[in-house]
Amino acid sequence: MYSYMGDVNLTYDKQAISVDCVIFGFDGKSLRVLLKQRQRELPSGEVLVDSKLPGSLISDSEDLTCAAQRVVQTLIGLRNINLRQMEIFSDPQRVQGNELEWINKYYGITLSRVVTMVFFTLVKLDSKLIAYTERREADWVELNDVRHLAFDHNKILIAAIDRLITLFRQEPVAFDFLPRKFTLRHLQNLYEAVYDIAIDNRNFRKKMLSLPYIVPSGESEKEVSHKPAQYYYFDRRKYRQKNNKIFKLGFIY
Amino acid sequence: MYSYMGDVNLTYDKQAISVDCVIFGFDGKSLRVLLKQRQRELPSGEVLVDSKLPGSLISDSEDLTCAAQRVVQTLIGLRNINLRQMEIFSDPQRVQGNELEWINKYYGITLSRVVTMVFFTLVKLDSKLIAYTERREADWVELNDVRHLAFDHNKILIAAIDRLITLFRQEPVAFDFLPRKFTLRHLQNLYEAVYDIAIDNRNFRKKMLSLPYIVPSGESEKEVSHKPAQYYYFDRRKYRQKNNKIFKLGFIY
DNA sequence: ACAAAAGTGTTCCTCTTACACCCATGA
DNA sequence: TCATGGGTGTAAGAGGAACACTTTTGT
Repeated sequence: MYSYMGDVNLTYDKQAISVDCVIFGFDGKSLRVLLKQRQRELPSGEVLVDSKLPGSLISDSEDLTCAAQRVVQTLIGLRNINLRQMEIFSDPQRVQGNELEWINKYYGITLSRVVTMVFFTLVKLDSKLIAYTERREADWVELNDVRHLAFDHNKILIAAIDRLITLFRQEPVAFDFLPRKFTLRHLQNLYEAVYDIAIDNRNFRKKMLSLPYIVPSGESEKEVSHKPAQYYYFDRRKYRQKNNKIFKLGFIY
Repeated sequence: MYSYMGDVNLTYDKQAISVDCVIFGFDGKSLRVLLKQRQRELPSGEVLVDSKLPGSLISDSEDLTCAAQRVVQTLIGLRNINLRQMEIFSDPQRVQGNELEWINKYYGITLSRVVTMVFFTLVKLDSKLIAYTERREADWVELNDVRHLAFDHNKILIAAIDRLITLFRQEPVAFDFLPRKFTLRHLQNLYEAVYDIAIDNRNFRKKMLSLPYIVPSGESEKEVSHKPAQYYYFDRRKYRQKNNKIFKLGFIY
């Protein structure tokens, strides 16, 4: 038997699990995150508006991934979004005081602790999607413009950005941020936004054009007041065939 | 207000959170994982012995990380182990039937669902540590020798191995597996075990010796019946100074 | 002297970097 | 014709890959 069994204090009726979603979007120029507005009534009767990451408590019968899907779907109207798990935030004091009261009032229950699992995902922004989310009192905020968030959501967001950078170095997630057909300039803007650096465009194009899974579509931009750029697409099948699980000494740290 | 609020079914008294720990160890030759023996009495009265990943339900007041620390500390006797969060496994059906009964009997409670957060960590194996864990009915099993595990623990282990490989490409975690002073051969064996490949030893040594944070200690092996190898150590400070957050086009996928 | 593992150098080739100008389009 | 962003080539250097033999120690 486990010798530490006696230490475990079991009173599970006051603890809940929630999911929070960090939804990154890219509009061709800059990187944004989706924040939900929150109204909070102070004891004085004054109403404060601030922002939080979108999230929800989970149902008993619900997989956490389903809960996160539900949150995302409700806000941006898309099914089958590719969500990725991040950290769980489980400090017993992470939600307390006014913040805990807000949750209890909001859901009509009495909790003493909320543990939250964070998911994140990447979407392409267009004016239609932006309008859709704004009707739901959610805003796409540029990463540099994010101010104070509810709960420990600033901390969560910082962890998500870190995770995003890591992910970009492991997998071709960039294309989740872009429309199916994109220009190399959009792709470069995205890398520059994520890594926060400048990249030489000749070297960048050379690199991209050497990859067999970045394929010219034959179409070009229209009605732009400069030389129109070609559209490319990402060929997932070619990517899987070629580039899987290679080991190079260069990967050793 | 959240439009999906009505969907959430709130009965939190039958759901628990557990932690499971995937503890990888390296003995200089091969890669192992720590498994806990489990006794299970069948309705027939027969007693089955199988294996599971070490884990525990969590206390109300406990951070998940603390719970995982507790599990690890109890089994291997070391404090302040550097644990890393992995996925959460939250399928409502992941534990049911006999398996669920076993948990309820074991902890003396009545749960209908257990969600588990997985942590993993890396340790160096020596005969002292192996003896310590064996006294606690836990075994260091070679990865290739792992057979059927309790619950969904095979699935969890596979995910952990995948995570381990990814991590090796991102950070110098190798040194968490090795004693403070190690030979280049041990280091190479470790990379070969994790990636499951053969590496040319000349190229490997050249690469390692070019890294400023892999430093010869001046000492050598003793009492070996062949040419004694030099010991090296990993200089964490030098690593942090040099190698942080560089961007190269080669990282683009 | 032999077994066993440590340790060593060179060449080829690929990939990254640095760098500056012309091109196509709409206004 | 001009403003705007698209699109191009080359040379130098760094680093990875392939490859086989000598050295040191204990037995």
